[in-house]
Amino acid sequence: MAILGLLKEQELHGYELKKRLAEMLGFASGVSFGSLYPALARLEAAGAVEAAASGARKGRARKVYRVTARGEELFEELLAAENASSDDDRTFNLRLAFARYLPPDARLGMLERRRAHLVERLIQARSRVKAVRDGYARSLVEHSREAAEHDLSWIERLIASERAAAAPPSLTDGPSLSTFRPYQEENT
Amino acid sequence: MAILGLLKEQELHGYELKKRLAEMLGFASGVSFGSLYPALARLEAAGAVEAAASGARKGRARKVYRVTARGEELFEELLAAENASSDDDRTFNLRLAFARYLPPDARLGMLERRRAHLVERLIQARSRVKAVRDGYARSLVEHSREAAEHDLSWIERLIASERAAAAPPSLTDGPSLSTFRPYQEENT
DNA sequence: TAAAGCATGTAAGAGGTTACATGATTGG
DNA sequence: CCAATCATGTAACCTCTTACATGCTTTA
Repeated sequence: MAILGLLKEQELHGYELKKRLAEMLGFASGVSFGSLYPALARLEAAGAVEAAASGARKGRARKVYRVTARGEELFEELLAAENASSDDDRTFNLRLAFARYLPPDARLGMLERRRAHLVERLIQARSRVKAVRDGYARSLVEHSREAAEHDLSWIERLIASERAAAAPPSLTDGPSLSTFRPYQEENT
Repeated sequence: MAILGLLKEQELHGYELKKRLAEMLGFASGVSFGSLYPALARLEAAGAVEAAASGARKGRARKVYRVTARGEELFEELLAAENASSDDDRTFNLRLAFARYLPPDARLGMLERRRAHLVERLIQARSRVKAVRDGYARSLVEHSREAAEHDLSWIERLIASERAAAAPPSLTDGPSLSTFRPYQEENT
C-alpha cells in the first residue's frame, strides 16, 4: 500500500522509493532492499505497477515504476479495507497518511474504528495500572496509559475537525454531530 | 527473553504462559501458539528450560516448564545485550519490564541508550514537522513529535530517579549526577 | 584512480501467522 | 451430553532480514 501510494503521486525507481518510505514511516522502519525489490516484482507480476522507459544507462538501468489502473484499484481496496489487521499502529499511521484518497465517510469510519480501538486499549491500560503495584513494570504501564490517553484525545480532535469540515453549510444541524461523544471515564 | 523472564518467577506451562505474555505485552501483541510452542521446544533443545513433572493427566499432559542454570545465563545475556535490535520500542519495553534483574549500572546504561535513541527520534520528528505543510500527514508528524517529547521526558524522569536511588548516601556528591543533562532544544 | 554512493537483484535462514489435528476437562 | 475451554502440537505459507553479487556514476 505504501509503495502504491507513493507511486500514485510520482513515478519512482526502487532506490528512491526506499528513501521516501524511510522518511515517510519515520523511525522504526524503512524497508530493506531484500524486502522492497521482491515486493516491487510481486506488484509488477500482479499488474499493479509497470516499469516506465528505463533511463538511458547501460547495464542494470534503473527501472522507473508507475501505477496502472489495476494498481489504483488495488490501492483503494487496501486503503478502504476494514479488516482486523488495520488495528495495529503501523497500519493505521500508513492509512492516515493516505487518508486524503478516501471518501469522507470512509475516512470518518476509519477514524472511529481507531478511536474504538484506543478506548479499548486505554481501558486495558487502566486495569493494568491497578494491577501492577510498583517497580519498572509499574512505570511502564503508567506511561502506556498516558500514551493511550494522549493518542485518544488526538484522534478525537481529528474526528471533530473532520465532522466540522464535513458539515460546514449549516451551523445548527445537530444530528450529524450528536453521534459523537468524546470518551469519558465512568469511574474516577 | 520474555518466556525466560516469566518462567524465572514461576513455573508455567505453555497455555498459561501465552496468557501471561498477552497481558504483559499488553495491546499489540500476544504470541500465537504456532509461535510459542516451537519457541519453547527450541529453548528446551538448547537446554535453557526443562519440563518439570507433568501433571497427572492422561493423553497429552500439560508440560510445566522451569528455567535451568543455562537458561538463567541466556536470560542475563539477552537482557544485557547492547545490540542494535534493542532500539525498537517493543524490545525496550520488554527489557524495562525485567530491568530489576539488571545490575544498577547496566540498567542506567540501558536507559541512557534509550534516551539517546529518543532524542534522535525527536530531532527527526521536528524536522518532519517543518517539512510537511498540511493534511493528514501533517497531523501525523505533529502527533509523533508530541509522542516523542512525552516519551523522552518520561525516560528522563526514570533516569533521574534511578540516579537518586543509586547515590543516596551523600546529598552533595556532584560527579555522578553532573553527567546527565535533560534534552533541551537549541533553536526555538 | 580510488572511495563513496547509486542501483538492482538473489539466497539462505529465521521466525511469525493461520489453519488444522487431537484429545481432556469442566459447566450448564 | 454437548459446548466451551483447556492444552499441545504440526504444516503450509509468507515475509522479513542479512549477506552477498554485480556494476555504474560521481567526487575528492
